[in-house]
Amino acid sequence: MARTKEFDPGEALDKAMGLFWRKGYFDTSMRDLVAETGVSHAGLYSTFGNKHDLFLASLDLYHKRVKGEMASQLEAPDAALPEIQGYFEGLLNMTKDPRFEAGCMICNAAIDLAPEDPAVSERVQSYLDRLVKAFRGALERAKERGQVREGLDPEAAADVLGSTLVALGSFQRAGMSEERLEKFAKNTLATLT
Amino acid sequence: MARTKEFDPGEALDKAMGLFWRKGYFDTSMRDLVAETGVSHAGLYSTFGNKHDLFLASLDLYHKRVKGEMASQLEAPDAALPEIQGYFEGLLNMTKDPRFEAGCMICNAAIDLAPEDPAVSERVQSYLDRLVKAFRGALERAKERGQVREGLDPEAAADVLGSTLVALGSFQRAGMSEERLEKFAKNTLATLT
DNA sequence: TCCGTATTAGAACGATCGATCTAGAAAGGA
DNA sequence: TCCTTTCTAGATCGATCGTTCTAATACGGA
Repeated sequence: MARTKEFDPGEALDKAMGLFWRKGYFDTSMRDLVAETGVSHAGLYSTFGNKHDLFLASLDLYHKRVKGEMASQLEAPDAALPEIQGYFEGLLNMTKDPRFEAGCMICNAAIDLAPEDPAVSERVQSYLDRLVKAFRGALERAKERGQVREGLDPEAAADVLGSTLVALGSFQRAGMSEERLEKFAKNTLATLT
Repeated sequence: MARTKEFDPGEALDKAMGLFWRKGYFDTSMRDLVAETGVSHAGLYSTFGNKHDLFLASLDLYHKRVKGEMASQLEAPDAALPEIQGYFEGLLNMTKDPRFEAGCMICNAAIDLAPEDPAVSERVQSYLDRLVKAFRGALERAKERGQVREGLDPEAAADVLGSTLVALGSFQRAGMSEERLEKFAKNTLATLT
């Protein structure tokens, strides 16, 4: 055969994801990505296609690595109120990670690209559906176990939790203080009990 | 004196706002704005400064004209549950206006620009504060009048309504169906009673 | 009527965009 | 060792970016 790649595509994609996350699609140039990943133009194009393909790959990586792990605990067969509280606690802990100053990459992509990009639009909605479904399941179990107030409608409350999630991403990106973010999350959870 | 302006700055700003709203800051070029407004480069620069200034003016116009009117009914001294319901109904009616396929311009700006632009960050947070405060006031009156459930905490519920507002903007921009948007709003309001 | 000023459309500026291409370097197989 | 192949860095492509400048134009005041 021939010369072997000098860079690890996984590492490069990880760095590209970080840049797209921070700066958004339109404000990130291929030259920025070359500088951030340390990979040449040719390397990026031959491995990932074009800028748009690279963005979609970054978005999928974000979903899988950053959000997928957290969602899976919510989807556990006996998840209930503690798992919901744990989810939001985990979310707020991530706030302290400087990467998350950029908010939620999927929510950002919804604003940036979804209106003119069906591939992104579909991803955003399926991500939300997944979470709302998980919230609803956990809320139904929580209600059975008497962990939430009697009149609570699990379907309605699941939508509220989903909305809060998306809103928190926007708030964080807009520079809202850690204390206010925590209050938002706490107040949302408080409406369950 | 000399030659008079051929364009109306107010109309031009209105059209510029529409374009920034739809396409965001980075994906809107000055040439796009010239084409959309029908005003020359020189006209835009001499009247509004530069691209960034024009964006801020557009954002302020959006706040005043599109959101300000709706918020004022919520801020009426005796606003209560009906006004809250009316606010969300009005929001969903706007959904039918094609302009609003672009979501909420302030929420879009929060994602696009706020991380690196204190002027935008400040506007976003003050807009949210104003609405949350109005929600809280209306909820307190609604509770006095027995329009909401007994255990409801007005402060917590106001945060939930604020979050929902921001989330609905993202959802709409991401292409969510009208029916699903309505359900989100309806489910959020349902948690109040 | 003619001058002076502010306006206009659009050319032009240097910089940067996404994408491609070139030349040389490096690695595996004969 | 040398050839083939695939990698690398970086030049280059035409297009477009935000902004400024140029020339022609249109209006108000003398």
